[in-house]
Amino acid sequence: MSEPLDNTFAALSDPTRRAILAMLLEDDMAVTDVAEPFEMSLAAISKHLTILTRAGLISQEKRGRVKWCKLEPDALKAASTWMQSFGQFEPVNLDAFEAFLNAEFGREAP
Amino acid sequence: MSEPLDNTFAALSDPTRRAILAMLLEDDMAVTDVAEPFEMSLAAISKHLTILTRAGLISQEKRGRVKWCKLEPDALKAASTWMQSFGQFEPVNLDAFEAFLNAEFGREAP
DNA sequence: TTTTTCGTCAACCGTTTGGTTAAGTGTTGT
DNA sequence: ACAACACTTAACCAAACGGTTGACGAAAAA
Repeated sequence: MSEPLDNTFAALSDPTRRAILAMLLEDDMAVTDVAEPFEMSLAAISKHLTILTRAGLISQEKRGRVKWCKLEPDALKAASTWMQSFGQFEPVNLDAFEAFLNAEFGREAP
Repeated sequence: MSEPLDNTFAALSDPTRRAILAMLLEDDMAVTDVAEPFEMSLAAISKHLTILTRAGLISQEKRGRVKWCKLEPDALKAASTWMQSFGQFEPVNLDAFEAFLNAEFGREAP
C-alpha cells in the first residue's frame, strides 16, 4: 500500500528521527546510547528506530544483548533524486551541510 | 512548534501531494484542474494544497474566482541540503530524475 | 544463582491525518 | 436576478502517530 518514498519522507518528518540520523552519521550506536540524550522513554526511541529501519534509513544488528544501529545512506538516494529535481539541480557542498547541522542541533538536540 | 523541515518532509510523504507537485512542474494550474485526475473529492485536494502551501512548496494566487497554484522550488533547498549530506554528496542528473518520474507516475498517478 | 542491563511488546491515551459529505462564500455568465 | 461555477469550511469518521507505563525475555555481571 505505502511506497518506499512515503516511508522515507514520513520518517524524515520527525525532528527526533532526524537528530538520531545525525548522531549515527558520526558512529554506529547502541539503542540505549541513542536514547540517552533525549528526554523521552527508551520505548519511544525504540519505536522511532523501528520506523527508521522500516524506511531503510538505518539497519539494526543484534550482537549479544546490544542492538547496534547503523546509518544506511543509500535509502536517501531515491528521495534525494526526487527532491533535487525541484531544487534547480544545485550541487550541495559540505559547508552548507555543516551550517545546517549546527542550526539543527542548536534547536533540536537536547 | 513544528519546524519548517518537519512540514516539508511531512508534505512530501504523501503520494497524492508528490503527484500534484510533479503536475505543477509542467505548468501552473487551477485547483479544479489539479483535482481532475484524482479519484477523490475536491475538498480533499483543497486540503492537500493547503498543506503544500503551509510547507512553502507551492503558492496560491486568486484571480477572479480561480485560484492558481504555482510550484515554489526554493522551499526544497533546506530539505535537499539535509538529505544530500547523508547521500554521499552525489550530484544528481536529469536522466535519473526522468526515470524516477516515469516510475512514480506509472504507479501513483491515476 | 541471582540480579542487573538491554531492549521489545502490549495496552492505553490524546492528537493528527486523510478522507467523506453538506453547507456556505464569492465570482462569473445568461 | 438568477443559475452555474470555483473553492473553502465545518462536522464527522477511521486509522495512524507519538508518547506513556508496566510487564516481559534474553544476555551479562555479581
